[in-house]
Parts: sequence; C-alpha cells; structure tokens
Amino acid sequence: MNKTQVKLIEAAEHEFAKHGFHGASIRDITARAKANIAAVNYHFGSKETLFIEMIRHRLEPLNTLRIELLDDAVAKAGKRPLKIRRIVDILVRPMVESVVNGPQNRNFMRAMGRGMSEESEFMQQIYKDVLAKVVERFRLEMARSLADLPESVVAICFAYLRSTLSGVMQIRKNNLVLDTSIQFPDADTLVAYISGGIEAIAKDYRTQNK
Amino acid sequence: MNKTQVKLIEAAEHEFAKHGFHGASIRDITARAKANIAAVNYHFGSKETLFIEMIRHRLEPLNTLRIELLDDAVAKAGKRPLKIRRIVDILVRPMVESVVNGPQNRNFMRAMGRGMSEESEFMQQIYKDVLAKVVERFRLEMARSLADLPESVVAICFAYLRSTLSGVMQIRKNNLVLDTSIQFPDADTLVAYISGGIEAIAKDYRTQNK
DNA sequence: TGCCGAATCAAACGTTTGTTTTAATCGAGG
DNA sequence: CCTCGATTAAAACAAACGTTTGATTCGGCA
Repeated sequence: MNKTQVKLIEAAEHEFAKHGFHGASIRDITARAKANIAAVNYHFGSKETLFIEMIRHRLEPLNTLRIELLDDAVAKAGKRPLKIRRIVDILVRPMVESVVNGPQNRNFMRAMGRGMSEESEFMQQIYKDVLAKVVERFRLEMARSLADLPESVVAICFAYLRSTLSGVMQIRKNNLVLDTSIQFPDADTLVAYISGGIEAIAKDYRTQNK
Repeated sequence: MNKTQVKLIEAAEHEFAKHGFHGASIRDITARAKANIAAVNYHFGSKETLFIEMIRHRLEPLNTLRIELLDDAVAKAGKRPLKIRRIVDILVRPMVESVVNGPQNRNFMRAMGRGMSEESEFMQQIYKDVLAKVVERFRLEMARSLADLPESVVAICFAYLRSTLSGVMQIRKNNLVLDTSIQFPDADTLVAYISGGIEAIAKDYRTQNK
C-alpha cells in the first residue's frame, strides 16, 4: 500500500466519519488527501471499494488480535467456559485502546459505526469478508458461557452487545446529547456496562424460571 | 396536517430508515408517497425540514408521555430518588411499545437512530427543539439516583445509555450480525440490560472507592 | 355558476455526484 | 539517452440531486 493510498484512506476515514458514506464526496476526500479527483477510482476502483478497503485496513489487525486473546483465554480456562465479563473484555478492550493510542482510529470507528447501519450490498460484503468469522467466534463463546439460557435469550443479549458497540463507535466530540461530553469510552467502564447488562438479563431469566 | 403530508412523512420514514438522510432521495420519497416531485418542497420547504417534521411528528407525543410517566413516578416516590431500573423503564418502554403497536414506528426509529449520528445543523436543531428538554430531565433524575457517584461517572453511564438506545433503534430485520435475527427488542430485556449495565458501573466504582 | 386560494402537475433549473478519458509526468532499467 | 509501465493531472461525461417555475386542476364559498 503506497503513500497516496494511505493518504486517501485516512482522508476517507475523516470524511466518512463526519458525513457518512453517502454524505461524503470523493471530491472532498481527494482534496483532503491532496490527491487528484481520479485517484480514488485509480487506486481503489470505486467509492464503495475505498470504503471496504478502509474498513479492512484497520479491522483485520484488530480482529486478529481479538482472536488471539480469545484463544489464549479459552486455552487457559480448560474445560470451563469463560465468564461473560472476560469475553466482553477481550472483544471491547482492543477496540477502545486502539482509539486511545491512535487518534486516527477514532475517525475509523465512527465511519464504521455509521456504515454498519447501511444495508447496501457492499456493506454485506464487508461483513462476510472481515467480520463474520470473529462475530461467530465470540457468539459461540458467549453461548457456551450462558449455556443454561435458551438460544433466543442469548441472541437478544448478543444483539444488545452489538447495538451498544455500534452506538458507542458513533460517539463524537461535542455529542448532541452530552454537554459534559466524554472523549471516548474507557475500556473498564464499557466492559462493566455491557457485561453487567448481559448478566442482568441472565439473572432475570433465571429467577423467572427457577 | 393533511393527507398528502402524512403520506410524505410515512414515505420519508421508510426511505430515511433504509438509506439514511443523504442516501434517500426526494424523488424516491415522493414516488413512494404517490405524490409529485415538488410536493416535499411545497409542503415542507426542503428535505431537511421534512426530516425535522418527521421526527417531531412521532417524537413529541412519545416524549410527552415519557415526561408524564416520570412526573407520576417521582411524585409517588416522595423524597426518595427513583431506582435506576425504574427511570430506564420509563424512558425505554414507551419507545419499544410504540414500535410493537405501530409497525410504521419501526421505520421512524431507524431513521431517527441513523439521523442521530449526523452532525449537520438541522440535526442540532432537532435536538434543541424536541429532545433537549426530555434528555435533561432524565439525566437529572439519573444523577439524583446515583448521587454518590461523581458527575463524570454519571456522564459516562448516560452516554452508554444513549449509545445503546441509538444502536438499538438502528436494528433492522435481517441484521448483518444476526442470523437468528430478533424482530425488535422487547422492553423487559432492554430495560434489564441498560439498568444492569449502569448498576454494574456504579458497583465497580463503589467497591474501588470504599 | 363564477371565483379564488390551495394543491398538484410536468418540465426544467443549475449543481453536484461518481466515474471515465486522454494527455502529461515521473522513475527506474536497458 | 531512451523506453516503458506506473502514477498524476485536467477535463469532460452522463446521471442524479434538491429545488423552482409556471401552468393546470381541485374544492369550497359566495
């Protein structure tokens, strides 16, 4: 990946984060990257492919790390299923800390969070290419951890987890709903929140069905 | 509000939900409403104003109900602050049930969820006009319920609550990340999840600072 | 019926969009 | 020095966009 391509991707992260996929224009992206208007189509083929490559560029290393951490934790736990909080931690912490360490990742997070609400075909392709495997892996691990709950309840828990992450990724500075705006979630509280929420659902179910 | 305006708003809900604000076109909206291309500008002035009125149309009754329920609960509680779970319930349940009762509200929810990630000026106007008062009210009530926590922690809790709601609103049928797709969250589990998450953050803070 | 404002309609407006084309420029290898 | 593939540049493309216009139709009241 040469210098122009990297500049284009970083400019794309900025513009897609700020205006969403349809709201961002190739002209603004190339202008920000100080490249020619034709550069996107020359290097990436299309606006959609640029978006896909932007996601892949940041997400693939992140997901590799997540899988490694999960594999380690599962190996150390032996036969015992992991605790929910542990699973959520492994899923969430690398993401949050990538934003803390690299400010550019913040734009990427927001761009991707917004993209996840798209239902165009190119977004489904992103899901299949760089997301599906990781999602399936974590979902299975969570189902194992909540083995006493019916599949439908686990599915709801997982949907809420995903919705929370998707919502958190879209948080921006000077957030509409926040005067006391937070910079970006810290891993500890976010993990506590999500796993606490899931455990509360599980607890409700258990007390209702005991 | 006459018949054409209602048709336009319902078509707008559908198109904005599916494609987002910038991805939806006035031509598609008017076509779906079986109205003329000029109808949006004639009746609402602009695409942005149509979006604003669409939000106001559904959100104002919902927020009125929320405030009524909250006032009642606070009155009955006397001096005692409401429990977190109660506050979240009042905030969330009317929203979820509006979707269960009226399928059209589902489109509205998704359109609004996507709109909340916009930072254009018209979105800030929506916030000021139809959202700010309710948000402030619930935030205060939550701060009262978590009076022993510092303001920054309450702000984080509130940000997560908001992010979860924003993410949940964007859930669609055949959600990318869900094979076993859920139709729409039910109020009970969603309330349990959010309040459980907030209480988990509070619990963490208290054990660390006792 | 005659009238007038409201509503609808087809057509066109000027921009902006993503993309393509064609020529110019660059940089390493023979 | 020349050549050739890779990259950049400027210009143009057709299509789609939100919006406006001006004529036409509609609906209730005098």
